[in-house]
Amino acid sequence: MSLRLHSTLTGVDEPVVPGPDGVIGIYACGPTVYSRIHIGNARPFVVFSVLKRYLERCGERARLVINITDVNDKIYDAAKAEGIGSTELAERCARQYIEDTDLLGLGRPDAEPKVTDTMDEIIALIADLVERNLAYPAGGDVYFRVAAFPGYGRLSGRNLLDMVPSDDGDLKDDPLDFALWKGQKEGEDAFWESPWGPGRPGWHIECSAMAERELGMRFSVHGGGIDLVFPHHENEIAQSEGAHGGDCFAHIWMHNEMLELSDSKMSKSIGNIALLADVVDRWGADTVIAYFMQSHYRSRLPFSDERLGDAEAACERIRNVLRALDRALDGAGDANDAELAKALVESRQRFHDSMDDDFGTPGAFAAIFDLVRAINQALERGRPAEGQVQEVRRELVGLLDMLGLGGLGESTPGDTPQEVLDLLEARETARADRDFARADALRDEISALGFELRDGPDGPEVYRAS
RNA sequence: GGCGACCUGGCGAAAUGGGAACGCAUCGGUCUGCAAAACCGACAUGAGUGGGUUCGACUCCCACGGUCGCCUCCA
Repeated sequence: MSLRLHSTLTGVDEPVVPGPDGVIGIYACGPTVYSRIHIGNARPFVVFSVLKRYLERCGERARLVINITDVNDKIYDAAKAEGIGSTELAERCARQYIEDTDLLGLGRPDAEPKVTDTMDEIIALIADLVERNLAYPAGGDVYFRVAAFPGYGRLSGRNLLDMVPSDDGDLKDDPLDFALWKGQKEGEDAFWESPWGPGRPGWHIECSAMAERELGMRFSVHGGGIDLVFPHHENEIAQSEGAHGGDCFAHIWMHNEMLELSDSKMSKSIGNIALLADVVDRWGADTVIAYFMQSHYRSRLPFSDERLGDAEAACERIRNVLRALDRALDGAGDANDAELAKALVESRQRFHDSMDDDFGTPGAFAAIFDLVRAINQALERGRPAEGQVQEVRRELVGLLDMLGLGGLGESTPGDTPQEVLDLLEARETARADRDFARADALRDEISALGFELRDGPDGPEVYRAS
């Protein structure tokens, strides 16, 4: 595998190395389920799903784990506000999360563990840390002793002395310490028994427990949004490496940048952010995936109608070239186009070079568009041989599929309604009579039915507008 | 206050110590009855600003300006 990824831990690109079992283990922090996920939450889901897909298409074995955090303060609060049990709310939101991300058509991760299904492992891990004197019970809580873990701050590049501690836990020995276990508080309706009394896990411990259970200790990539670097991932390292000793957790720490939800209509404080389901409903899965893939995962990405519109136009250009290839199959020539063959090799090479260089999806996209132009140019020159047309189509769709955009290559449902076919025929009659006013009116009618009409050298064609 | 990131054409966005990709938009042209699609051509003599290193910098270094993220539960 020649893929290298930028690691937050070292600040440089590191080669992705499979584990001893030959599998590239990837753990990405998933959502806390207390509401529908928004378009920003979808970015890591898309990035890590496509990362796994790319590795597999390159012949690697990969295992992707994205957890679901279903125990959290926010869940208690949201459930209370809605007047339902927090377990009920979390279960409903977890189901909705699955449904919403399914809309993207990127498949499911190999495992999607929940905190509530990992309670034994979590409690055992905390007990282990207490045993090693890296953690201590206080009241009904258990805290991690930050000062006792030497590497603390390495991931986020901060110095303990620089930190401004917030004094929220009165029971802590040190304000920098963080909770591993929280004793049950008044009004918290979901809780678990533990050696320290009833309560629930702190925020970070569940990922340490789930990652180890699903992938073992030394897996390839651990990721999530860049806002999780501190404290979440810093604390994960402290917990996991503290419990096992030494530098033994994830190899590469991979973090995606945030979406910019600058549009005033989408302020978090107002609470009317764009839900993933709504965005997919409006623009379609391909456009949403293209929107993410056209920017590098470590760049901030503005969210706006204009950007989504650009992505849609890009998808349409690809659909157009695929249609042109399908058309070229009829009456194909008998000679290969040498320039097209060359462009195919170059595009494939450039695609992989860019992807292998820190998952450079924008450059990969550019390689695809270079190929698109080369195809259009070749078809402009003449009709290549059928075998070449099919090869080029297969290769193009293959590249798209590596970006999660294989859906663009699925042939559009060919069942044009009879109504449209009738209108088309009437229009052809009008055109033959040179009654262009009537012909244009009929074209408008076809358009109103959701079909796009294009006159080509071999006669008119209609497509379902996408 | 501390730590860190970023600043490339109208918009978005890459690569790179020595010709500034790609997508969208715009303007010409070809094709078409027209349109659409496609193709051809034009579109940053310049990369926030000012210095420095270098034969040569958008690319490395410094300063300033601006935008932004994190600093205990936000992907």
